Amino acid sequence: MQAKVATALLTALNGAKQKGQLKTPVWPTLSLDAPKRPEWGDLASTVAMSLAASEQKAPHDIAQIIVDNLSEREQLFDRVEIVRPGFLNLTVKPALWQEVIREILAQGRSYGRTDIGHGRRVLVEYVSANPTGPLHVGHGRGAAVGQAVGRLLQAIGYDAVSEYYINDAGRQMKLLGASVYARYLELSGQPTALPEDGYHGAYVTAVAQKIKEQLDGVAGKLSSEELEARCRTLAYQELLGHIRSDLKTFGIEFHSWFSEASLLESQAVERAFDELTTKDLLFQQEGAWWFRSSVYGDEKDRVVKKQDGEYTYLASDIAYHHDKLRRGYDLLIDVWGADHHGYIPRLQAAVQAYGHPKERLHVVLVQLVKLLRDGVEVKMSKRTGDFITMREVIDEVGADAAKFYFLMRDSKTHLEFDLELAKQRSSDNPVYYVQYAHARICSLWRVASERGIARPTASETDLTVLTDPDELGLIKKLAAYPEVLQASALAFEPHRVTYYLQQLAALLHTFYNKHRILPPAGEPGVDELEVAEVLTPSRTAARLVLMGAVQQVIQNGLEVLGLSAPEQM
RNA sequence: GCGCCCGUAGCUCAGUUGGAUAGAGCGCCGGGCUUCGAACCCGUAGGUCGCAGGUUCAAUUCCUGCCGGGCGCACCA
Repeated sequence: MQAKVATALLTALNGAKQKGQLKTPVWPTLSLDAPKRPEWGDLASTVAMSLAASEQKAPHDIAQIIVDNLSEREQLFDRVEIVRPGFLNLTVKPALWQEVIREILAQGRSYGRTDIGHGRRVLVEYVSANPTGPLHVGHGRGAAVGQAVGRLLQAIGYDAVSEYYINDAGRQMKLLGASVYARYLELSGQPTALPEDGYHGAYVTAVAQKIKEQLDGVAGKLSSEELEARCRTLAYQELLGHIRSDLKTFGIEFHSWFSEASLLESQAVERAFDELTTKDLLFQQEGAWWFRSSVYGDEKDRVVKKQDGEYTYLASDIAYHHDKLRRGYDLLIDVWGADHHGYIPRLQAAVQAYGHPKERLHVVLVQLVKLLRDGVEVKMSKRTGDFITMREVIDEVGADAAKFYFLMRDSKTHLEFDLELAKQRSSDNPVYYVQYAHARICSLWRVASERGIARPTASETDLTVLTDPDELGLIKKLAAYPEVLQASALAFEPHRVTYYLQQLAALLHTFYNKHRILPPAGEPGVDELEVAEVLTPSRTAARLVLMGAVQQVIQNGLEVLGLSAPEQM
């Protein structure tokens, strides 16, 4: 609808220019907003005001010129008004709005989807937590955001896939192995102190216990070094297995899992560095090797190979992103905790070093989740192992509710998440508000069929009876969905869809409370006289079709966020 | 000290490339189920959009400077 009206305005502008009434060489982008107040029409344009400077005319006069040049005015609009400074307020003919319903139902699950991505390939990397412990709430938010960003991009025509980068090399893995080994010895009757900076969580003991059972019988034949190595690999497998299953419970599956260790084994770091050396972007100083990231705007150069010969974390990250670029993606999206934001320039420097624009890597930052229980903050410390896991949150409040909460706010702002609120008073949870709207419509189909009312199809139903402001309001909201979806995807901001769904659900609930859709079950009696509006069969049919469209859009929106659309609750 | 993010109703937060009288949820108060699902709806109250300048016909939105909060500034990951 927006597009249709925008085209009409553009045609009018060009017509005016041909007649010499307007002279601005390039039109500004036509913004068509749904105004805040109903008396301002369905769609409002500010184009006349933004042209005032370049035309050297009063906005009101420019608006008048546009209106005079609107060729399809009678077919498109009921009312065209010019207000005060130069607002152009357009009231679209109800028939055009009613067409939107047919469009939605004809397109079904693909309503709202576009192809502006032109199939460009995108890799969304998210979570990527070290397999040194269970996922915590912060990872949950990252997972929800990453999945939603990927799905949003798919919805607007990008070929988006997801990847989990496993940090299975380096110090943290060694520390994990040592920690598990210490617990293992303890369980075997040899109390051993945990290594300094080791992992204290109860899960370490649990893993040690499991390993002890597995090694029962063969342990005596292994040296302590071998035992520790076994602890490390088994703990890694065990914990990565937990991560996978936790994510699966959360409804998230990755297209691929990429191992840092495999990167090191395959000499990928050396290959990535060769290319940098060729470009003179690598140099040795004070016994270490540095990446000349400052030439790409990083505040200083960065060490990639330490004096002791070990690679830094940045080294494998450069190699990893080098690998991603070599795989031919047009866009790389990394979802990171906001505390890593200082890392962006050096990685974008790497992207540029390999001959790509820095925009090819986009980092979506996800702020911390402040976990509350009954309004009191739950303190978390990974060091002491005292934290609430993602699994616990899902078990407590459910996957859909948790996801919805994570996607309710702009990911770069702090999020408060009250467990008791989300659990005990689950009926107040916004996700149920949206899902309930969907379930209510589904219930309508059940009742309709019980009463022998067939579900009408859009094509053979007369929709012109849908003229009530509440009906048109609902339709206008449905018509706005494609734009919301597109803006949300392009900004990498899933919360816009979450917010939209709440607004749509609110309109549905209001409508549902205020208007009847199906005729009463019993005999049509005196009560009918008391009903404010007459419910004719044609009105019932048209409203059922409208409800079908609402259901479709809610379903599409929930799906793109990775949420379920239950038929009953 | 430098850099990034945030500051909007009592609380948690939206506010779409600058637009008209700034919104929602929760909470408070008061209403609404014999009829399609009350996990819902309707109404009242609640604001110096952190502060001060600047750009503009128009600033919550853009720019500058302050104030307040968070996070970064490793040969850690």
